Amino acid sequence: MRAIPISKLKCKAWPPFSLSRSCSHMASVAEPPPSTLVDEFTKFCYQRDLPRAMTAMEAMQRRGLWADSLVYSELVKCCLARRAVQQGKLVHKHVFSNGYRPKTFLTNIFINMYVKFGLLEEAQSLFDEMPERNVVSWTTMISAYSNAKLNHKALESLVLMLREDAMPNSFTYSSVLRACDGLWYLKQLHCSIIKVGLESDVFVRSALIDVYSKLGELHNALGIFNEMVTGDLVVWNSIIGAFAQNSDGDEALNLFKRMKGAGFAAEEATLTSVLRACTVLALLELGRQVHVHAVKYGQDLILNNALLDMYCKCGSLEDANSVFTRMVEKDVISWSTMIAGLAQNGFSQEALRLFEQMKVSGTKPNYITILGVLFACSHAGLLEDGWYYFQNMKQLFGIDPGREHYGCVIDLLGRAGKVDEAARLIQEMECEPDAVTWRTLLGACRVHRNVDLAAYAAKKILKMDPDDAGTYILLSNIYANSQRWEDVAEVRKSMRARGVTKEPGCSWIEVDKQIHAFIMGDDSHPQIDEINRQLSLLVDRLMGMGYVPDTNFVLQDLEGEQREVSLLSHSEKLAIVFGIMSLSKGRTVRIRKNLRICGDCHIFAKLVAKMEERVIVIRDPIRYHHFQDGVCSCGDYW
DNA sequence: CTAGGGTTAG
Repeated sequence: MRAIPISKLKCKAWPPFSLSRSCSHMASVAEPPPSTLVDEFTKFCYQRDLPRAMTAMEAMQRRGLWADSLVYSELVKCCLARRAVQQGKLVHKHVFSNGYRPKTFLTNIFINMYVKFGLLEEAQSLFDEMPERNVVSWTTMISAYSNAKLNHKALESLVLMLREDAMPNSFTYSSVLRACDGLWYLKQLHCSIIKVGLESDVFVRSALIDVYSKLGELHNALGIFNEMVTGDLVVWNSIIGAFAQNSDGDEALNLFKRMKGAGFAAEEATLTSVLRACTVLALLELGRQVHVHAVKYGQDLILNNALLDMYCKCGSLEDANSVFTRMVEKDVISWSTMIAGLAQNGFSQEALRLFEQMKVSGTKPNYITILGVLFACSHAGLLEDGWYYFQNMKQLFGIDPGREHYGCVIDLLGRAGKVDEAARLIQEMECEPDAVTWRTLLGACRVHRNVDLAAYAAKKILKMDPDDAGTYILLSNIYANSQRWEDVAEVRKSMRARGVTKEPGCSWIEVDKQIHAFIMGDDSHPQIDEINRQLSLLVDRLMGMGYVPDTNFVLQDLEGEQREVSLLSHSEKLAIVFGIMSLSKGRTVRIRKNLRICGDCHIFAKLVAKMEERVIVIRDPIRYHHFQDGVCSCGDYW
């Protein structure tokens, strides 16, 4: 056998081996000569032909041959692309056999491979045992920790890396930033980033924007965004997402406009955030326009889920349904969104039917799915089913009931009139009841006029959240409903004493791509006079049908007729009248408001819906009200 | 060889 020069073999000089020795005893084996073996292996790697490359590699292994690091890295890429975990491990074993320790470069590739396969422990042990770690080694591990939400380990690694004199780069910072779960850490990191001059890196910038926004620091996020000189689509997506996720739909949409003006084309992540902004603002028509653009990315799961949610939250279940049925791929979120959406909009039976379908489909329900199911039961008054799911959720679905689940069951019991049982359930809760829990009970007390329990619940809420205007108002209304005027006065007094002010009621309605806002005590709407005139005409006709304004919901110190006049200024009434005036006959009037709907407006909407033969949808911060033919989908419980 | 943006409840 002829000795072949190593340089021609594309073999690294490591591990040191002698070709003549490794080949001599294999002369009888019917395998091609080493040069062909390595060449073939190389070829298969570059062709991404994993099965053949693996066979070639095994043949090489029998001859003690190794290839170039770059070739191995190609092979690993191939394993990663095919998620071939076992093959990846074989390659690792091959390269690391005979006690050879590859260079940092190649080791990093294997660390990265294990990380991508989700085998963090294997990655960790390789990392721990490697003799020399560079920035890439550290960054790979930090990124893995951040992804695994091992925030503490990610931050700790940054410190350790600095101690080893490895200089973090923009890769490192953008990875470690995602592990910042406290403002204090973030500020520290931000300072270091400025110091090393990496603040203007687009990756670092988008990570900074994102983390500030996740910590609710929108002001800082916007500041970092505005300092940007050369744009990048992801940075735009980050800032739009920041506002959308923090419920500032207006600003998100503004930024979206600016982005288009700057010449960037929206893609999946952008549209997802824009849809969320529409969801927040209940802008169905704008959402529909976004849908048209989203069709281009037809099978993007996240985008479709966002579409689903937008249609549900805007109260158009027909649209949501058609998106849902057209979706090829559905995940837990798709099902949960649809179930909760149906339930919230009053289609409880459909929600429960969908849940059955979901179980058949093989998608495992999660914490949030069960919330939707319980909500549906509560809404439909299915006390037994709801209680059954609640009692058995751990056993059936492996999910421990959390605060929110208790909340649904309190609601369920409350709706069924079992207010005392609801109160007892709170005492038995495994997790600490919070203000929301008590508020749910307070809501039940309002409907069933259980004044004493209401006072107790309100006291609990105000202990945790002393400036919660909603609680004062709810309590005041409950007292007013029972004609307990002294208590009403007492509540108002303590409210004043604490300086708690009621946020002005505000209703929004979308007409002709314009958002019209009606704010309590604000008459700046250009058509306000006409609206008021139509409103009083409408009220006269309604009173002819037997409508009696329920002045119990008036909070100010007013007398007689003044009280009724004050009711007329409720923003949702103005929005309803404006909607009827502006939207052609037969079109649904959709309104979003910032406060819970009051009892008088609720009755008003029911009657108007009947008299004008209109569907009116009002979304308050908690519940959906579909008024049609004199009834409301909430079943008069909210 | 290492990095950034999007979806369900509250």
